[in-house]
Amino acid sequence: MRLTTRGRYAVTAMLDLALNIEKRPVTLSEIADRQGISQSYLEQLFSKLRKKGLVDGTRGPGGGYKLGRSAALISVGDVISAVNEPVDATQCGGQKNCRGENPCLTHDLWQELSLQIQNFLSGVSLKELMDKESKNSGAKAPLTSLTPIHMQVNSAIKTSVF
Amino acid sequence: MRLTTRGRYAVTAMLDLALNIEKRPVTLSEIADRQGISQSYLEQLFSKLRKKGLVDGTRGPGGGYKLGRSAALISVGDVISAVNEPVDATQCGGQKNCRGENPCLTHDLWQELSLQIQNFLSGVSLKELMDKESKNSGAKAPLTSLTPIHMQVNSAIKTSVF
DNA sequence: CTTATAACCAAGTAATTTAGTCAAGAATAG
DNA sequence: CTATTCTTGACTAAATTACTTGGTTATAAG
Repeated sequence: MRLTTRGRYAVTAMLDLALNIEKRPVTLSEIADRQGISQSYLEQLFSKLRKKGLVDGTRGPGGGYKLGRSAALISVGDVISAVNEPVDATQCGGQKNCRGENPCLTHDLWQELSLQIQNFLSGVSLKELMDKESKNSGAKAPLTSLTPIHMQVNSAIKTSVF
Repeated sequence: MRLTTRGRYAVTAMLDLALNIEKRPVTLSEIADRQGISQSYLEQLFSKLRKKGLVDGTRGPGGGYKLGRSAALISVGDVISAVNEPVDATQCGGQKNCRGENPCLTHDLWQELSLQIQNFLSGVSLKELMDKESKNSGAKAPLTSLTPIHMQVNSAIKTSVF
């Protein structure tokens, strides 16, 4: 799991898409304008999102993108891991042949933690974020915390490959 | 909150430090050897960790590093945010003057989510990871999940600045 | 059928971040 | 004094990120 501005862009774009879809698909130029992201950069991100089934694209006039499935079934973790290459960064490549007294000791621990982060992000759906927004729309109330995270998520959400 | 291999190196090194300290401080060359990380790179990381009070360094023979406070009071989030610059990546710099119909709408949502991730990582202490390891040491049992995460953390841990 | 629209695709480039080297300095135990 | 180890700074190579350019395909609308 990697968490950079790239994932932020992807989540932002997906949220914009989910929030602005009415009947017609949403075009990338709309999202680019609203969110201030380069359209061609969005094209690259959406190429990856499409290959993971998170969005569906239709070409031609009136075309654009729509969500590949219900916003409730798309997790933030799905989006972020879709646009990032998986990280390795161990000197042994997960083969536990690191020399020394403590082979891969902390590596295992990090991998475990990484999995926890992944699970956490799989527990937050786009829909939750959308609902959060509609509650605060218009009102100037400060953003409070999200609803308590349930670690046991719908198994349908857990389809994201690490 | 940023999550890259850099944070992984930092957490790995901090875990190695916490696990290998007996009486004497742990030297960077030890950590570098055990974990296969360049010593000079570790020096850079530990410079930042030291400035945040997460480690204490003592020079000279017999010197090295020790934890700045109890492992139970050092969260993974502390370590990761210590070695990374904070992310912004909004075109308005958080000033909500983005043009268009939905100014900074999704930005707020991301910021909220980012805070949730930060809180989550602040809920996992180095000590928890160490205990996890000592349970599995020797045994070849597969690593199972960490103990359920309590979102309400010790307030002492929440000192990390975002 | 033509045309405008918009997804799709690939190559290249500038900026940033990451990971590492190198060289020096300062504190300190022995 | 001397070896050790932290501490600091400058510099470099590689990787990633963000963006540009220039196309091609599919398709709705005229």
